[in-house]
Amino acid sequence: MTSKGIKPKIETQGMDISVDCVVFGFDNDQLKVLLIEQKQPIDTSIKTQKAVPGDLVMDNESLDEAAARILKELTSLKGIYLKQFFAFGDPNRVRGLKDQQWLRTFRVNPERRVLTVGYYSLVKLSEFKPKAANFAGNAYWVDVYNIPSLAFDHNEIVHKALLMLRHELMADHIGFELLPEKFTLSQLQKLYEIILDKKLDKRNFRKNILRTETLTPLKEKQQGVLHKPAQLFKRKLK
Amino acid sequence: MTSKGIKPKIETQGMDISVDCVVFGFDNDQLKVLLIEQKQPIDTSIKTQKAVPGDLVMDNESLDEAAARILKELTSLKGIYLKQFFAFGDPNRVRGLKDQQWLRTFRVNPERRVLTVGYYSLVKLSEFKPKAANFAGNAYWVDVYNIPSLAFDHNEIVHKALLMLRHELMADHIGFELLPEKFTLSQLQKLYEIILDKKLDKRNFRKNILRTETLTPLKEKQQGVLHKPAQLFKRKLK
DNA sequence: TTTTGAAAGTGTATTTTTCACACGAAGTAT
DNA sequence: ATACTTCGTGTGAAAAATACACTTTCAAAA
Repeated sequence: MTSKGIKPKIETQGMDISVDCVVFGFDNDQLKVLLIEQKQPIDTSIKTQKAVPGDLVMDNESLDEAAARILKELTSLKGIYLKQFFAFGDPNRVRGLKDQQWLRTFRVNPERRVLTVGYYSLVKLSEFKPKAANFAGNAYWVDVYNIPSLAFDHNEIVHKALLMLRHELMADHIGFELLPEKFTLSQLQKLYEIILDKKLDKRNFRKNILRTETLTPLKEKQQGVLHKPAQLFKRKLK
Repeated sequence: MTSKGIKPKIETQGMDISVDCVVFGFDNDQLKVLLIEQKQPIDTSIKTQKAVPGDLVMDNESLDEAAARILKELTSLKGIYLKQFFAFGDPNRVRGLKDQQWLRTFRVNPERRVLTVGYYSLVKLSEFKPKAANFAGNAYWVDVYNIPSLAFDHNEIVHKALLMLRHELMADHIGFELLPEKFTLSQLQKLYEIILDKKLDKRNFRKNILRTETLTPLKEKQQGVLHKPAQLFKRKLK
């Protein structure tokens, strides 16, 4: 096996690149992921599939731009927290029978290999305006700990997104991205507990989170609760 | 701007996917990165460029497989530490004039957009067998803190690889991947100091690294040094 | 054989961080 | 007034991080 010979130019057939967004939301009780449902085909005996929202990257678009576009089409929200976390490139990741059926309904080249770059995003459910994107039927939230069987390799993508979110939550304290602008420490703690899937001690949590200096205490208190109202905080800017 | 209408199927022109490998090596003194040099074109007035080794992902190949193949072509080594760290998707990342000149010498579709997935790998310089891969001219090592100007977006890729390597070194203690099979704690400490770019205390370093239980002490000692020979260690298996 | 040079190897005291743990205060509803 | 619910807080113990200096071991040279 010598390598002295001149290598011929190898032609690859070209691939599609897509971006898939694992959109996380928090409803004070569960960490949710936004799924879209395949539009019901004319042949109504075909069982529709579910997936994470995603789309092809357009020819002049960067990956970050594609992710932002997908998110905006779906949620009408701009300026949302978005982070690339992994590229999924198995050559057969869209080769399932039902995956192909679905792709044929909206892709010009459904048989083409597609590499997808995974992003996750954190949205405030309170600001969320549901909207069916034109690449999908309905969109809806499901508990991240009860994800149904998804199309393509999307179960793996969601799982990896959750692992990366956990890391980043610990390292960079980005939890407030999932909460309303003003929130209490108890809300924040519950968010951490659900994302990390473990109980935390209240006093230690407060000490730790305040030491990071990522929060600004407000003069306001919680309103309309039937118990002692808690102090509100917001994220510290810069 | 309504979205009620049916979206036409959008055709993207398809992209090439490449994998670029930032190969790190350690020579007891510097952390090095392996670069390849563009083969000198017939027009010898053209100044050749340097880059990180990389190649297109073949049609039936996963990303991990492509990275392993590139590395094997270049180093003849198998079973090397390899880790995906980021996807670089700027639509104009190969649009420089000299980048295009280079691509035309070995790509069938040099004008095609190419997304690259960055991997970094850790090799033991002691086992390294230099070998010009057929996608490049010579390969050589340069100090990671003195990288020359590279083709494409490869300076950015190397920089990001170094940041990721630092993180992983702290978190997972993978330093021994860069050292010979048997090594001393002083060698390991120096490696950490160079990667992290800061001085460490000898006693504290030893306490910490031994507490991680990633190393096995050997009964052997260093040979052929003109001072007290140090105890040798190897990575703990499992 | 003694001396010299060079890196190896080792312990302790201080500070900081982590962890475990319980109760009175403040508000609402009845 | 009482009951209910969540808020908000401190301390002691254990573990981890940090700062810091001297003796030992070997080979080479004198």
